[in-house]
Amino acid sequence: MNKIYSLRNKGHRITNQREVILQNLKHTPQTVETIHKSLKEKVDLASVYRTLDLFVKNNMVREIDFGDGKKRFELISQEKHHHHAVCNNCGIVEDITISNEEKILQLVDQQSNFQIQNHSLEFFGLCTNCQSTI
Amino acid sequence: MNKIYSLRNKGHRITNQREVILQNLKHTPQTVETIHKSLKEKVDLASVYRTLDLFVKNNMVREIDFGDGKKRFELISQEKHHHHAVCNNCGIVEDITISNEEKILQLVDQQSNFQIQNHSLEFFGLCTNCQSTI
DNA sequence: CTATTTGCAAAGTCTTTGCATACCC
DNA sequence: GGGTATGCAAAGACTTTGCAAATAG
Repeated sequence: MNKIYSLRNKGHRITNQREVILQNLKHTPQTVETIHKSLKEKVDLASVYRTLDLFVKNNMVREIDFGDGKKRFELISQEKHHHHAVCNNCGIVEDITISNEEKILQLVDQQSNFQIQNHSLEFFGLCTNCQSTI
Repeated sequence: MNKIYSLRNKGHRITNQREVILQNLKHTPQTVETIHKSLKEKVDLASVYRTLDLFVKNNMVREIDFGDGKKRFELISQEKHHHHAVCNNCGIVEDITISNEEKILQLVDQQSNFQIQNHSLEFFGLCTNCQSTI
């Protein structure tokens, strides 16, 4: 029972385009461009945008931002809250979890006058491969 | 002795446009748009882009990214390493410092296979004002 | 003076939108 | 069949670039 079927309950349709885009997100976060390229013959760019939008609105996918001007989209699964390490050389993405993150956030909340609702934390560096290559 | 004069040593010129853009960054991070608007009559949009580029390349300004599709530019001064809390309602930005950040980063570094070079951490929520207004 | 910088306009990139056709249910 | 989704093309937002005129040093 794939999460794509949840769309149907909300009056959306299961199309081949939606299925292959969702498949494409299985392994690692993707940009619109990488998705479009790997599916070139099948899905129009505008449809990739519209589909990702739909997935985000339906909590199947979340948007992540590495500050390089391209949005990335990541499948929401049962994974724990996590962050990412992005390789500055090859772009590969590794998930990072921070132990004690709750406590750190509590401290920030106490220090600040803001009522904090969410946060974004990304790491940049070199993956194992690129460490030895460069 | 303003940091803008450091440009001169590198063969760049001190122009009125550069001075007013730098002034404009004194109080809080700005987008290209906010800078351009507040200086409408004086500086062309392309020059704002080029000037910020120059400032970034000369370590006078750093780029920060709140994931809303607009780049922000922040004056680099003698302030400590810090992060930001951004109000989801009015957009005001507050600086946040994390005590023990060094230790947390060390832990991440140990956990991960990446050789981490830098990171970005931003908080989003409601500022004091907007907490009471909404 | 003359090399750098600016403003203006054109072009580039990424994303969104309108509309007729195709397709899901 | 009827309404949703897609492809295509046009338009929008943001940013970059080319070039002649202006200007800092």
